[in-house]
Amino acid sequence: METADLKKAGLKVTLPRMKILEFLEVGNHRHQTAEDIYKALLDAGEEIGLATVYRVLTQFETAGLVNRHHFEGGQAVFELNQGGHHDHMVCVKCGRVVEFMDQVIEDRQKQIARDNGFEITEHSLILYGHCSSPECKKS
Amino acid sequence: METADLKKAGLKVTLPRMKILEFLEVGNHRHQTAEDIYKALLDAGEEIGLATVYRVLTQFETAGLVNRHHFEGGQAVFELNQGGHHDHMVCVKCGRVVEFMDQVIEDRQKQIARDNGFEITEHSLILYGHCSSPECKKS
DNA sequence: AGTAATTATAAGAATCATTATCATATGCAT
DNA sequence: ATGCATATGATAATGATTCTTATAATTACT
Repeated sequence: METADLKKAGLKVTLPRMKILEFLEVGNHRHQTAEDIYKALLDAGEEIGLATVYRVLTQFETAGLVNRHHFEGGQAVFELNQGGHHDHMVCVKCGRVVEFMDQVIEDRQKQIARDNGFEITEHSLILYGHCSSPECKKS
Repeated sequence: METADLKKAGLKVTLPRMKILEFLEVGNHRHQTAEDIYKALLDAGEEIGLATVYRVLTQFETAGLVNRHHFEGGQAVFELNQGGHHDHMVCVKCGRVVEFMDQVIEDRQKQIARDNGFEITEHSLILYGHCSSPECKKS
């Protein structure tokens, strides 16, 4: 199933690519930085280079297999593209990320673009704040 | 007027700070990168260092005098804070930036945050696409 | 299966934006 | 005017990401 995705994207099936795909497919491995992935694979005993992780992620992005997001704080995060578009809410204290989708906002964006003669190709909406965990709530 | 703003922010009134503020106050000098500002001032015959531009911009941001935004493409852009919050629409072809504010979106964002137990401190909404100029329209 | 041709890899160097360091210069209260 | 805290400019350092290159792995072709 994974190998088919790679081939369909015109990418050779190699060990690093498989490992990265497998890692991203784990449920709680969303919004990982390239370095997260790199370290996790190293810890798992894989022999992989950080440059390879970046290269592969960029290829996956081009192929539409993953999405890249720039949250605050320098490093980009990557997530498996599982179809539905969504935006993000990030807790600046604990780093928790909530995905959401709101049709009202989506529609307004389209309308605003139309009003200004823009044709939108993509958009980025990120809400930053404190989440409801006791630790993050104070302040 | 400008010097008062600086003093109010607890910043000494120095030549570099004045020059940067003056530059940002020019109507069409919105959404400038630190390097834009640096080069413009150099061209204007000022003697200034890039590090100073970054340092001063960060101080201005802390003081609430300017806002910093991370559009796609690495460099952050800065704009004078003239009160009203707004979001951005960026033409990926020509780089034109349109500012907009939509109360419906703002309200939905608050509601979504509330529904998820988040308390929003800030947000970033950027629409990317092609603007209506003939050059950018095709494709 | 076996080999050639192609493409991918790892390691480290290079790049880009930004920040830190530090010696010198400047603004400001006295 | 004068002294001192703070700001500056030049350059080095940093962090994230991309490029380079020699080697290795994968696919295509017999």
